[in-house]
Amino acid sequence: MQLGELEKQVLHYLWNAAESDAKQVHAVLGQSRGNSLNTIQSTLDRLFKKGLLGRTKQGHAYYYSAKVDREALIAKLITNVTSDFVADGEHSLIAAFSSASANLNDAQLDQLQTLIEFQRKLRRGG
Amino acid sequence: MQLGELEKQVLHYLWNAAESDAKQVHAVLGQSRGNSLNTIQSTLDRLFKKGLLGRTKQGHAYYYSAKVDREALIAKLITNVTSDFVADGEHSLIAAFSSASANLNDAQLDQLQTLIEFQRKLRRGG
DNA sequence: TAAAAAACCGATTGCCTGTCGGTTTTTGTT
DNA sequence: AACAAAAACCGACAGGCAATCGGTTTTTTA
Repeated sequence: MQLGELEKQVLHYLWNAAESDAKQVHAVLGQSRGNSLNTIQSTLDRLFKKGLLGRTKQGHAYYYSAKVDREALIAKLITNVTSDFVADGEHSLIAAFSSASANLNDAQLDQLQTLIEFQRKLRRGG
Repeated sequence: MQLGELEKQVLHYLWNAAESDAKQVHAVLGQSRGNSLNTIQSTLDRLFKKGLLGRTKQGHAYYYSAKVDREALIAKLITNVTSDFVADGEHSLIAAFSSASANLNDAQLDQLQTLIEFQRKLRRGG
């Protein structure tokens, strides 16, 4: 799944805003980019069809909200883009980590360690 | 940078084979896919222009070899696809991990832990 | 120098995002 | 119910990229 520039901007917007209709998104993004309301509408619809946004009809218009949060999207994108390069049984994130671990600084290594500890604690029933 | 299906297959091939010319790649991949030799040539050329393959002329033909290994490519793809979603100083892998950690089984958690230890050891000068 | 091999060029198809105009449907109001 | 406004929906086109090759030019080699 490929995300275009406008699609990314819409996602960013919806991660930081309350659920919005096309008009509202257009007021913020479309205005500055010079897009028509229709363009924004199409984009919202495409993101909806991709399963990245949810929507409910409130009053007259659809109100859209992000269905995946930023972290989940990142995880999803990583899986998509790497899955053809990882073997069965291998988790793409782990493969990715072994590729990129050298690019993490010490603090980030600590952070990851902490996340692992936390996950282990959860499983022990903590 | 988007990779098509054939491009991925060619990369896979070149990670496991000695440097090859278009003819050789075609003999293995093109044959089974029903591609013409030209198609393979174009694909090799595209990958070369993307910087993923290197090539040298030996005798009559170009001989191609992977310029990036699997891990490096994975890292590169991850950076590409996530860079618009991560803040400065943040690393996409950590963001991804925080959303995907629940999907890792205990063994994978151990594996990750081991990788971290290894990375730390490297830094201590081990 | 001519035949063979390979590279190179250009064109077409198919898919996806961006972009909207125009039409239909829905909604809300007299 | 009738109508106007708002929004959704449909269809079309442009631009970019991978896949695909036919055909032509260049290079190699016998």
